Amino acid sequence: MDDRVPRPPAATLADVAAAAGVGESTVSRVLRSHGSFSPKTRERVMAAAARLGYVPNRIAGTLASSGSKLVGIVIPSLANIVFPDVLRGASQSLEADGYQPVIAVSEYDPLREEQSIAAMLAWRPAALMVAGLEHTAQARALMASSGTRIIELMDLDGPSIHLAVGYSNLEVGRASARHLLARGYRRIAYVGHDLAADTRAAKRLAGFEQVLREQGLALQDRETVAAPTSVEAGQAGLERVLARAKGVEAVYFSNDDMAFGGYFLCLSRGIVLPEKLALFGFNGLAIGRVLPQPLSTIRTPRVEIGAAAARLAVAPFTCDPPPDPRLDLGFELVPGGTA
Amino acid sequence: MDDRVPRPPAATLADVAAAAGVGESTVSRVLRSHGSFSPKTRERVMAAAARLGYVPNRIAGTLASSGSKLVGIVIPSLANIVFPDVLRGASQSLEADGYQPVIAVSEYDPLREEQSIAAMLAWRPAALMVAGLEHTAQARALMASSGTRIIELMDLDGPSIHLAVGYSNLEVGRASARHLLARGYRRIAYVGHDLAADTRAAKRLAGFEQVLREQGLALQDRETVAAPTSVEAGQAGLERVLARAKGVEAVYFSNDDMAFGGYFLCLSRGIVLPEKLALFGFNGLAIGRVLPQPLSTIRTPRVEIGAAAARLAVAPFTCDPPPDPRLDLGFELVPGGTA
DNA sequence: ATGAAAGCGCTAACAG
DNA sequence: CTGTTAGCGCTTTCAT
Repeated sequence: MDDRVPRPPAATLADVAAAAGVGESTVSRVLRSHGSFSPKTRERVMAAAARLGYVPNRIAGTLASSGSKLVGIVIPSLANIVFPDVLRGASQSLEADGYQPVIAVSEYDPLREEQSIAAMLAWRPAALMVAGLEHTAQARALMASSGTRIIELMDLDGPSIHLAVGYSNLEVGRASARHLLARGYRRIAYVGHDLAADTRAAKRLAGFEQVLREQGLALQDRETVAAPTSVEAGQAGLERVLARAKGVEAVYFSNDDMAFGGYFLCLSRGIVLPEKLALFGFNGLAIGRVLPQPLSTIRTPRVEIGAAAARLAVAPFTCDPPPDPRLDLGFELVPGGTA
Repeated sequence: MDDRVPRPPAATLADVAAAAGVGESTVSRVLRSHGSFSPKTRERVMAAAARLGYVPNRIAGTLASSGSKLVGIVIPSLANIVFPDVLRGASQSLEADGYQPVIAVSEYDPLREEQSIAAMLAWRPAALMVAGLEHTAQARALMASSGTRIIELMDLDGPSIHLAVGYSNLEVGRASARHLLARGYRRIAYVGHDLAADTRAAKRLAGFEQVLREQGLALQDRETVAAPTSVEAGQAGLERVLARAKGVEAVYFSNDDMAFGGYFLCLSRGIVLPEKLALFGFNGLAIGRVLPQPLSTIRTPRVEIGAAAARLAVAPFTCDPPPDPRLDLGFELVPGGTA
């Protein structure tokens, strides 16, 4: 913290070259192990670099080579473990290739997403990962014309700009409904969070209702809490459904967090699961597996999605017709014990 | 994905200048609303920029102005919600100031942390946030001599390089012990995850044992699962303690995730909380509050820590003696119902 | 195997 | 208020 003595400017590649008594381009070659140089020269350069505490300036490097090692990641939320999982997969895979993730969080706001995308693009990233397929027209235009590889995550139900990695939320909803129906539940309610912005949750619900309709059924009740997803919201939502709708046999939640809220409400009230009430979630979070009755849910390969996206982000496209623009990593229904 | 037609190179500031019929510096001034220009000129520049779909190149801008709007954030894990919370606070606050977070995850490996720090520094970030006060000697040297503002997070028990924001883990441990003692528990066990790398968990335990010792007591049993923190690990850990140590009255867990594992084990086995066994965690996660018996724990201001760190990261230091290098955001003991 | 020199796209004086 | 001119620190031809 002693800034009183103005610190000498950081060593540059030119300083290293001078100290090693070689040209700048030689230092550049040695430091990137690219091109040819004698072992002897290598020694001297490395020694000089170490001596000066040289840290290469990637900003300058990127500008000169017009090829950044930054990958932009725009996600809607960090409020539950879902996107951190995706981030984890991506960052792990990216790091292995010498890339760095730059992140932005849109809080499920399309406008903020658009601004984040614009901001990311200004860093000329090697690729841009963004959650979902729905974006403002402006954002789509920006991405489509940017020349940057765009990878859309966690949704396959719709057209993608370049590449999409994830699963079908519509199919998730359909599978969930089929499971509940197969278990004999007919009077089913839905408890979800604010759907306006979370288009993926909306698609799951759409798929769910589709299957019900196909069987001549309909949702018994439907509670949409005007708040972001949370255990509290799930609890409050179920509370309202129980107070209102009589004879509900099963509840489909917008995701596991919401379902946990419902689960603990049942526990507190002594509502026996799944006999008196069945619960079904989405995501397959770890905690659901250690509950006295494991939560019935659908597990998604979040870390794998992040990792796959990272691979696509840095992979050179060798083939002229690009690889299949859709990478379906699927999902797994976990029967559990609550439905 | 149609790359067959080689896309024209992205418009540059020079292109905009030419299109608007003004000089480059004028465009630069207008685009950054910095310096003076006539409203008329402004119009023409904005129009030209919009027409060309101009996206400024921050890489070039940074190199020219030697002031990056990137902030590096190096965290140990994304496996639970703790660091995503910090990230959320930081990204929110950073974004408001036009900064972008670049993240790296060390997986609690000091060497990977060191490499991540070096990689981040190469982007010449405005500031670097890093979790904890313990780093390799090399990493410390890198940070100390980088000329970059360093902000260490989530720990105040030890010397910081520049600034530290968080709370005292030692005090957290002490407060936890005092609480359990005050409630009359004497035969106390500890269930934790792999402590070798998680120095903050180790400090909490040290503080906890300190207080026990002051009362002439000692831990009744101590189970350290050789795995990262998780609900499963917490469950397995408590299982072993129960199988081994008889008469344990209370268990102190390394964190809430671990405690949840224990909680649900008790639920499954019909162990009445807190009469037959008391549980105490750390972090104050949301889920703990909706449990039939809210988890007794200590809540930490994670989002606030991220936000405060972001503010320090971008704040110009006006004062010569820098502000207090330690920002203690404290913690709050949540009595709950399990201890 | 190595060096010289020309940029990469922008910002920051400095003139006008 | 606006244009000209140097760089920022590196990579990349292109010679040698």
